[in-house]
Parts: sequence; C-alpha cells; structure tokens
Amino acid sequence: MPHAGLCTTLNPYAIWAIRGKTLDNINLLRKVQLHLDELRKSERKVANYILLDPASMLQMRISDLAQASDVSEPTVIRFCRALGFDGFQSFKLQLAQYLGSSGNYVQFSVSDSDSVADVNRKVFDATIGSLLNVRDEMDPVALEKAIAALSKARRVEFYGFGASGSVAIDAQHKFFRLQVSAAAYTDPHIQHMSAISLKEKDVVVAISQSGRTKALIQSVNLAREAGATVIGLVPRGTPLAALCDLPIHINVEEVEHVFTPVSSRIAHLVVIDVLAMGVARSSSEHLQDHLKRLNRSLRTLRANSKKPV
Amino acid sequence: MPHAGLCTTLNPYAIWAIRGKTLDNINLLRKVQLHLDELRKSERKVANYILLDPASMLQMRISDLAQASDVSEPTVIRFCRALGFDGFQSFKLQLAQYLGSSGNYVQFSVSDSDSVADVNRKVFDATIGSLLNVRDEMDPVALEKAIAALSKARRVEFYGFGASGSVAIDAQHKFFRLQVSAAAYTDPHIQHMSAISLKEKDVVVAISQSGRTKALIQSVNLAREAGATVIGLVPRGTPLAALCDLPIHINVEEVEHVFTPVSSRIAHLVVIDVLAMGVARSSSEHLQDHLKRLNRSLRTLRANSKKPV
DNA sequence: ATTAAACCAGAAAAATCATTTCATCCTGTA
DNA sequence: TACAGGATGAAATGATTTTTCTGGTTTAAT
Repeated sequence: MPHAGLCTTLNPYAIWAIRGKTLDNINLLRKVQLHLDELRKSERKVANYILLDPASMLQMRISDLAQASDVSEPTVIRFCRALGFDGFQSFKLQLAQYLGSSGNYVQFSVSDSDSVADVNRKVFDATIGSLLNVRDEMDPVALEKAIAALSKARRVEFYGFGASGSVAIDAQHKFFRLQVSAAAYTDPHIQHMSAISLKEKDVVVAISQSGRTKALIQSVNLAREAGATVIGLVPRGTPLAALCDLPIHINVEEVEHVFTPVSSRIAHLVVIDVLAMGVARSSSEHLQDHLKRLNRSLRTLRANSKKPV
Repeated sequence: MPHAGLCTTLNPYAIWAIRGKTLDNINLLRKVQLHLDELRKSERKVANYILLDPASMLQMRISDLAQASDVSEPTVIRFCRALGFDGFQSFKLQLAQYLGSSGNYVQFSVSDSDSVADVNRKVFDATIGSLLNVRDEMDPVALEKAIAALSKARRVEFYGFGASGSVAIDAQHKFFRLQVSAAAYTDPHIQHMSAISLKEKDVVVAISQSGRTKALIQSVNLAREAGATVIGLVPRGTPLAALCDLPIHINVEEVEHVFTPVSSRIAHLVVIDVLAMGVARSSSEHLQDHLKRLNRSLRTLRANSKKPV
C-alpha cells in the first residue's frame, strides 16, 4: 500500500466508519425529553431524575434508581420499555454509550493551574464537542441542495474574511482537486470585482462566522445580482443567512456567554469536507482516474528517504 | 452578553469541559493491552476476545463471553477484577462509555447507497475519530517546549504548502491576534527569502502532512542555518521531523491503506489552537486588554440588523 | 525424578439483581 | 356513589452474576 501522506490511495470514499448504532439513540437524552408527555406520571418521575443527573444512574441498580425517583422497581422497567428499550440493563448501556459520546464534551474553562497536557485535552475536547453539535444540527436537505448546485456549477468561488479566509482557501484546494474550477477570494475588492463577473451557472460559497460581515454581504448581493447561486456557511438568523439562496446553518455555540472562536472555523472546514465528499460521490469514475494521476504528480515534490525520529 | 460571532467576550480561556472521568479509563482498550502480560493464561483469552471485537461484548452476558472466549464464567470475573474493576457489569459499563467516546469512530467507507445525511455523519465522525487519536498521541513535553519557544519569539513564521498552506494562514491569524508578530508564507521562493533573513530569536513553524515536501525541507534548512528555531507539525519518522528543533508529531492515520486527507489539516489546526492557547495563557493581562479592544474594532465591520431566517 | 507448594481454572452453590405476576389503589365517569 | 379502566407497587419468580470450594497443573526445591 502506498504511503499515506497527502492522498495516495485509490478510493476517495474510503474513510472511517460508525459501528452499528441506531440513529434513534444517538440523542438519548433528547429522546427522553421528547417522550416525556407520553409517559405515565410515575414513569415521568424516573425520566426527570435521569434528565437531571444522567451520569449518576450508571452506578445505580434498578432498586437504587427506583428509590431515588420515589417509585417502585417495576415502574423503572416500564419506563425503559416505554422508550423502546429491552429493559433496564439495555437502557443503562445505551445511556453509558451516549454519555461517553457526547456527555464528556461539556463546558469548562482552562485555569492557570492546568498543565499543558490539560490544555491540550481541553482544546481538543472543545473542538470535538462543537463538531458533535454541528453534526447533529446539520440540515441534510440544505446539504443536498448545496451539493447539487456545486456539482452542476461551471465555476465555484469561495468568499471569506479573517479566519474564514483560510477556510475559503482550503475549500478552493479541496474543490480544485475534484476538477471543479474553483477560486478563493479574501480581499473585498477582488471579491466584488469577481462577483459582478459571475454568470448564472456559477456558485458562490460565502463563509462567515458572524454572519454579519458588511463586505461579505455586499459581495453576496453583487453575486446574486449577477445571477449566481449563493451557498452560505453562516449562523442561523443572521443577515447573511437571509441573503443566501442556499444557507447552511452552522451554529457553533449554544451556551451564550462562552468564547469558542477556536472551533467554528473547524466546523466550517468539516462542512466543506462534507460538501466535497458529496460532489465527489456524484461525479464519474473519470474523476477517480484524475485523482490517481494527481497523487502521482504530487509525489514528485517529495523527498523519499525515511529517517528515524 | 455580547454576540458570539468572532470573539466578543472577555475571557479567552472559557471554552468547554470534561465531565469527571478518571484518566485511567479513557483508553480502556489500551489499558487492556498494556496489562495483557500480567494476566493469567485463561484471562488473556478473554482479553484477546475483547480486543478483537469490543463492541460485541456489550450485548453479551457473562456466560456468553465465557463461552466465546472458551473459559469459565469465574475467569471472566477474575479478568475484570485483574484490571481493577468491581466486576463484570462495571467493566461492561466502562467499556460502553469508552466505545461511546472513541470506539464509534472506526474505519469505514462511504458507499453509493448512503444518503447525504449518512455522508455528513460519516465525515464528521471520521474527523472526530482522527482528532481523538491525535489528542491521545500528542506529546505534552514537545508542546510545552514549543509554547515556550513561541512565547519568547521575536517573530513567528508559518510555512506550508497545499492544504497545509491554509493551515499556515490560519495560524498566522491566530497568533496575530495574540500580538505576536506573525507571518505565513505558502510560496517556496518567498519562504526561502524570508527564511534566510531570520534571526536567532525567531521561530518558524513548518506544517506538513507528508513530512517530505522538498521545498519545505529546504526552507527549514535555511531557517535553521539563519539561527531560527524550527517547530514542526509533521508525521513521526519523516525527513522533516528529523530536521526540526522541536518536532510535534502528528500521525493522523493508523490504518495504512485508507484515504483520509480530510482530517489531517484539521488536526493541525487544532494543534495550532493548543499552541495559541498555551501562548495566550503564558502572556500578561495586557494581552487580554488588547483582545477586548480588538473585538470592539472588529464589530464595526459588521452589519447590526438581525433578520429572520 | 519426585514431591510439596503455590497457583490456576472450573463446577456448583449462593447471592444478587432484574423481571413478571397479580392484587390494590387511584381517577375519572355515569 | 359505584364502577370501569388504567396505573402502581408488593411479593414471587426467574435470570445472571458472584462466591466458594475442589480438582488439576505448573513450578521449584530436594
């Protein structure tokens, strides 16, 4: 097998996989909340206790949970069954997995006493937490429309400023490789100039963390006037979101008074990856040949000797 | 509270947090592997079975696992105890949590029958999987040294090509905000020219997914000759890794014949975040004032009206 | 080579815990 | 108020884990 470096293997679809997990139980706690009013009164006591402190029940036996919720043991079982689980153990296991997957990445702040290893861990976990949120909030229909538009596009331009500027540049790279005629502009003047020269079959992807950058709004307006389709990677409910033909809403934060500028760029990048993967999927074998050749040519830019660390 | 957009709150440290989880069990499977030779012969059978297919045991009763591993039930319990758990259930629960946190993000490939929602999920999970790996493989000592070097640096330059080019640009942004004199060069000529003009107190951060890009190797050589300190975000065991003063090893892939160019850039970005956070921490309150002013000034570039979606 | 000691593994008993059954108790309605 | 209906819990049942104890196997010393 070829070296892993940039991209030297054949199948662009081969990545990583989810072990079988029904989509139902991915958001277990949300599911509990949703079914709350379908539950009987005493079962609801159990639900409320679990929603209040999900982690604690992992250590509990059925009798403990019954006592803590002030109901009888059979009720706990009925609660589990009402949610579609086999029984208490089955529910507990699912909850453990759920808490393992998303429960860990809750809020925190780095303190001065943290070691570098702690900071590392926390920054990574913060990022992962954001990604999990964005993943679950993503609208597949919007994605689908965006992928369709990108696949048909004659030319794709990525616009962004600041941190979103580097996302735009990265996106250009990605789409370039897929043989899409792509450009990235991070300068407002050039954006404007390019925007007015766009045609109907062109697509603009506007990337913004704030959703309110004036210059970007202007570029998008110009692009739309020129007849181009505008896809937006923007937070919901912002001026830019309202302006785009195909807004893809990306809300990184849920807790208001928290500073996470770290993660939103990364969420944007991953969404770009999703779009690129979607476009790659919908294109022909021809493209895969192209990718093979591309990788071969990149290899000539590299040194070959392997030296020890 | 101010709007969340780019970065409008006061405390740059406030991000996200880990719910209490002993470090021991974060890498449960690795732990099993490490203790493998301390186990008795028949207990090892159990361990091997679990390492082979951890997910399957979640559905198993103790007797099933005993049968599957070809040992008796007490042996299974002794195995759990040997690893420091209370018993079988306790172990199973921890494993469920572990698999929930990282076990899901194992290998797969996107198939043509996948919906866009599936692709979305898989791309996100692939990314998260890589991040989890990189997080756990990261060397805190190397990070610490790099942070120290960056904090003392008179000037920091980021070098990268291709996808790593946009990482370099992003890194420049990030450090720029921390009042570090930073530059990013993605053109080999300019890199070379800049590299030879560096001084002893300067730091270069070389970013590469392959670790073997010729032009980058050359830039690094020039920078070192000029007396600058070179930090490398590179895979272990590559020519570049050998060349850097302070290599930070980032190995995104573990499975050889798999194509994951998607995730390595992102891992690099997160490592940049970690470094930036480290530098921010080690600098004064003065910096925090600066950040406040910076955010105020950025706000003037934005539209203020809130429009509905 | 032989024997004792320590150790290891499994069968069966015991304990624990989840589940089912069934009787009781509410709640709402005629 | 009486009755139907479902909702709840006590106690019995059943399943699964855990402990105990015995037979076997390795190890080391004579």
